[in-house]
Amino acid sequence: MKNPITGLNKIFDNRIRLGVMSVLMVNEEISFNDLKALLEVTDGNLATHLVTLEENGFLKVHKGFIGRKTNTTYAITRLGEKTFSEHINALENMIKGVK
Amino acid sequence: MKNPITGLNKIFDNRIRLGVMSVLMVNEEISFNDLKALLEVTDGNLATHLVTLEENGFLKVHKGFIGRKTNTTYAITRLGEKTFSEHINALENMIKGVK
DNA sequence: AAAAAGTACTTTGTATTACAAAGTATGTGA
DNA sequence: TCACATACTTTGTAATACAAAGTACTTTTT
Repeated sequence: MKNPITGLNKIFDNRIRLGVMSVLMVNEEISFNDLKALLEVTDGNLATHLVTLEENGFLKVHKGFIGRKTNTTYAITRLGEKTFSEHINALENMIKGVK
Repeated sequence: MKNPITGLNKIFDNRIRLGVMSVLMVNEEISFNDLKALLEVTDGNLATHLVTLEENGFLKVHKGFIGRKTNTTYAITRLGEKTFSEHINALENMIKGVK
């Protein structure tokens, strides 16, 4: 038997960051407010998790407009895609051991 | 689109607790020392996570002996099995959305 | 023109958590 | 008797999560 949790990334231990990443894997981009509504979190809390993910180079930010209103969107980076994929593979291997 | 992290259990956010549970899903029981070696954690740290899981009713403890040496083993409870299964299903659904 | 509201934060404060390291009780082997 | 093993508990620190309040800027409403 080998350690079932090798390959799990500490950054993705958190459910909110997990949610952000999985949303961004299947959506080209998503706005701050849509993310907030989707994950059902407070704006301050979401903002800090987004900072963490950005600081780690897993997502990139685009500050734009919808009409004249500010609209910040987030997208996954190449590194984010790679790192998150590895995490998911590790999760799947763990689950496979369970099933 | 719906919230991808509903159904994820907070207790299982932690990698070590995740590891303990997934080991106990496929092993009838495992000793403290084997768990410690397998998950590569310090004994104190492991002990606190085991307490958390036990307090939540997810595992049961059996204090026995091997020859004359103390040997504490851990096993999953019915509740633990059910709750962890639900967590894994939630994870799988999240992953499915990603793939 | 003034007031209210929206966006996307930042700051502040609190409570919880993770973890290592050291300490402990009990027993065993040399 | 002394060192070692098991399975913790205690202690202390650092990191984290989170809500709530504050902020800067703009837009919409009245």
